[in-house]
Amino acid sequence: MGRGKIEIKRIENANNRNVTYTKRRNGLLKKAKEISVLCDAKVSLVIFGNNGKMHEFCSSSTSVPAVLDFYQKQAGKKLWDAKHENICLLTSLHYDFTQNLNNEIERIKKENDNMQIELRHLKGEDITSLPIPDLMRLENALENGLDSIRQRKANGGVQDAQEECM
Amino acid sequence: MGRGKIEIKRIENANNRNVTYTKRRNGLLKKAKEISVLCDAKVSLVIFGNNGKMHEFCSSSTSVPAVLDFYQKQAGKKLWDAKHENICLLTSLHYDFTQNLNNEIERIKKENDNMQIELRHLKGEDITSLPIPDLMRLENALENGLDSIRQRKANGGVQDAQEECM
DNA sequence: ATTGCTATGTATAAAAC
DNA sequence: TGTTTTATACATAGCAA
Repeated sequence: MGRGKIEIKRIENANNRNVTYTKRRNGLLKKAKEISVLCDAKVSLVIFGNNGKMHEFCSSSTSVPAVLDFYQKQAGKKLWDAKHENICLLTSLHYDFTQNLNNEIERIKKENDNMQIELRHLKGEDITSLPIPDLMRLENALENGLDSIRQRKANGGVQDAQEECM
Repeated sequence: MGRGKIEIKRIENANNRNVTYTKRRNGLLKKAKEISVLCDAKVSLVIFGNNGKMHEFCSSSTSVPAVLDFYQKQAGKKLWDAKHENICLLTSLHYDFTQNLNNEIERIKKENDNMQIELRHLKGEDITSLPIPDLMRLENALENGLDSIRQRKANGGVQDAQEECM
């Protein structure tokens, strides 16, 4: 879409990600409203962005349950109000457990971002602000890589030929 | 849209309404997935059409209440009618939810692995089994990277010297 | 950070099958 | 009833301010 096609994967740049989020969120909410009106459908849509703010749409004949508002206000401290005390403990345990998973996701995502940056650097992108020592480290790594590749190219052909003879 | 512009109001013809519903529902679900991946947003989307069938999308790591909300609607009754029911539902929800998180972790890890492999290749590691075309692609990337780095080193030094004078 | 622009890619209304 | 096609409207990515 727009000026260029994009791959559907997490947008690395936080600013771009936020701009895209705002635009697409508006688009999604609009479409949700449209289908509910056009087709008389019941739709419930809830979106949380990175900033933690929530946006929602709910077609007129349904109601967003109070539990969602409660969740938003409490930000995960207590998941249920007094009416649902009987299952409070269970859900707290549930929350703690999933929090662990969420932490792992965060950790891996950070690793992920770091690798993306390193990859870009090796490809000569985003290097304008790098200090000289880093540039020299990169140059070195690239030279070594190039040497290895060329060596492999040189006797790789021979090896492949041998394999074909067998 | 399409062959003609339409007004956003209930489509009177039931057949057209259903056709439009199916198309737009698919579009909406797709967009919901896209924003959740692109912008790392948490999205919960539930749609009921006239036929009474339900469709849903829920991003990985979305909020528990949003998921509960979804199940509440699907069951067509309050979650908390009976204690026994609550626990049964929550248990299965817990499973679904953590499964969701685990899936996301898997997805990111896979991305991660791919990047690690590419990084190693660029550094000349693990290249023994690579076919010639891949080697040439790597060689090319490395040469380009090296050019960029060297260019940057050349006028980066000048720039740094200027900065030191200030 | 937000807003507006606009070229381009997508979604989809209507038709045709 | 569903699927495919096509012309058109819409959404939006990349910029610029």
